[in-house]
Amino acid sequence: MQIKALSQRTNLPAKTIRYYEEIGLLPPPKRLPNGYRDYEETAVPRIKLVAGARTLALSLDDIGEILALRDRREAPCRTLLDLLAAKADEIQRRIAELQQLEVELRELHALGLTFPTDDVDGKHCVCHLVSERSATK
Amino acid sequence: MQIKALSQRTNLPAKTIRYYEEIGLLPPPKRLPNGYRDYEETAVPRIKLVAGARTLALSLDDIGEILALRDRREAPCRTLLDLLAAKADEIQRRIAELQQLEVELRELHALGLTFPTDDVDGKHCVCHLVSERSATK
DNA sequence: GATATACCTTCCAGTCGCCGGAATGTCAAA
DNA sequence: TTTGACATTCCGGCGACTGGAAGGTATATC
Repeated sequence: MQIKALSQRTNLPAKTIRYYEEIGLLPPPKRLPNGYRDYEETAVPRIKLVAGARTLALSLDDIGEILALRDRREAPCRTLLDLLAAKADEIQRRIAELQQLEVELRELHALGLTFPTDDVDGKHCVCHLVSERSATK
Repeated sequence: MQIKALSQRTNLPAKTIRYYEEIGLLPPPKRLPNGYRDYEETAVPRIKLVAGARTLALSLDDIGEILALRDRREAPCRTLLDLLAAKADEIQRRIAELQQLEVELRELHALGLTFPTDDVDGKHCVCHLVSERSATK
């Protein structure tokens, strides 16, 4: 199977597949006489695992750890579950940050609307609202 | 004022200040006879504006636009307000994505807990839950 | 005078997960 | 024979920095 076929079956760009190989997530495949990569069937589930984990926002490093366990015939389930939980917590924290940020943006926007919009550098320029943040935070 | 003093007054690392200069956000300051950067007072509010805008997750490109308007003595308030609103919307979308992702992570984790954790490659390995995502999504 | 320290300078490389493009090679069909 | 669709490697860029190397400078202390 050439890279294009693998790309279509896994829904990942060929570029990405080569990249995964480069960083060691995928073993270098055999080569055809002309130098083209020639993949075996086993490459498909491996890439699907990577792609599936990526949709869960796991890092390639984390995914590498999972794959390494499997390659050593050790069960990665425990590790994977831990990663999922840790990632969920991380996402939760990130959401809280973003929610806070959104509130600040909306408030600042509302406040800014009460200011003249032709002020270049006066105290009632929105810029001042923004500048002062760095002093107070 | 040397870079360290400016760094302390703006609460930004000296590295970052040099970087902002490099990408054109800050004008190159005068130099002392020994080659050290020598900043004027005006550098302080400028950097504070940048830092304040960064805390609002505006990109350096966006900030550059604001600064460019000010440098041309045009009022950047309108543009800044628009940016704040656009950013708030963007953050809102991002939050929705992350919330969805968190739900999926929690669900997958809960489901995975019902699986044996010593399965290397069977159908009841958590990996399969993850792999199949790429096929369905 | 020697040394320690706390600054400063420039430049290079790395982060993360790719993507775009150049230059080149290979193969099958019209 | 020429076109088109594949393939290869390598380089550079994205964003917003950060770390570190290798070196220069200014001040204080011994």
